[in-house]
Amino acid sequence: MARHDHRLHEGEALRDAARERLTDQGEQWTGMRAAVFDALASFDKPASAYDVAEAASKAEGRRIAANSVYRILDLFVGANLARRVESANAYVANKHPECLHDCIFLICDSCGQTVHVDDDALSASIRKAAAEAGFSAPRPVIEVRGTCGECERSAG
Amino acid sequence: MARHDHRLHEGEALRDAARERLTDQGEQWTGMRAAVFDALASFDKPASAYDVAEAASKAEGRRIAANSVYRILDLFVGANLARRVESANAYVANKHPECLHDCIFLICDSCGQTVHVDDDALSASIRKAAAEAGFSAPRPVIEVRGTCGECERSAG
DNA sequence: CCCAATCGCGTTACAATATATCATCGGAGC
DNA sequence: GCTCCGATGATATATTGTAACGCGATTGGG
Ligand SMILES: [Zn+2]
Ligand SMILES: [Zn+2]
Ligand SMILES: [Zn+2]
Ligand SMILES: [Zn+2]
Repeated sequence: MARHDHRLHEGEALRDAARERLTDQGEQWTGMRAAVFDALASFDKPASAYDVAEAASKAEGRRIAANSVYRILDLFVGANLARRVESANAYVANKHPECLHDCIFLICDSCGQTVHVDDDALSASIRKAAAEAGFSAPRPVIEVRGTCGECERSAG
Repeated sequence: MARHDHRLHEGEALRDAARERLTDQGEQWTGMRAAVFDALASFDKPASAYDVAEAASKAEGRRIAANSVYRILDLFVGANLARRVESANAYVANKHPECLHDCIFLICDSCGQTVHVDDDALSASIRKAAAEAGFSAPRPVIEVRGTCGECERSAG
């Protein structure tokens, strides 16, 4: 695997990186998609499609149906602009859409904060286990539910 | 970690192992719980709570509400009699309820068949990654979506 | 025996998440 | 203009998951 920059984007830069990635895939970067991406990126923890729909509606000053948000989030996940957190039925913006990782999410059951870890060696061994069982086109889902350090301290 | 037998139970033996495990935990093995366990174990792939409710209803000849099934499945998951497959919103019976593993599920997107793998070394490194990020009481969720060998061959 | 407490379960209602279907709209190509 | 097609709107429906409350059986103390 080639080395890569692994830069994490924020704000405007993240939006630009997402737009570039999506258009590179041959998809359109529409106003609607920009609005959904901004709404998703505005959360600091995984957000449900309905949360995103509400935030986008507020930002746009008009009702945006959850329906449309689902469509766009699916597109984003397919294009690596966003990730789905399966164990939370929620989505997060991908801070480095230009590079592909099997990412690992650590999700705090208490506060919902989610830490994103990339460990290519670890995910490689999971893919290897899948391959040995005859599975092809593997897409690993690696998540850890637990309690974050902050909640652990405050709750005792 | 002590060595253990790692025996996979089936049919009557599985049911007995589940009952023993649950009662060892100080919980009751009621007729209702037995019915739900049997219904769950009758599936050869992950089943939703509603699927289990329907199967149990059929087997018992009376309506069993999904509500009750959820309560019992939660209890089962807590007692290691069953596992939740997060990426499928579904449950599977645990074939060896007496030993604790962070299990890995390989789920075929085409046919739904699910393979269960235990790799203690692999899960240990995931727990380690979580611990390094300050997470406590980690409960790993390791699933791989893909295509099983059989579907791969038949679909080309 | 009577009472209070607990537990398992029934029942109903409801909330949250996700998909299906068809209409509409606007741009690209002809 | 006309047609095709992708994006979105609108509505309905399906699926998954919780909340709230009550009932009956069991248990343990008086
Ligand atoms: Zn990277
Ligand atoms: Zn926390
Ligand atoms: Zn074992
Ligand atoms: Zn398959």
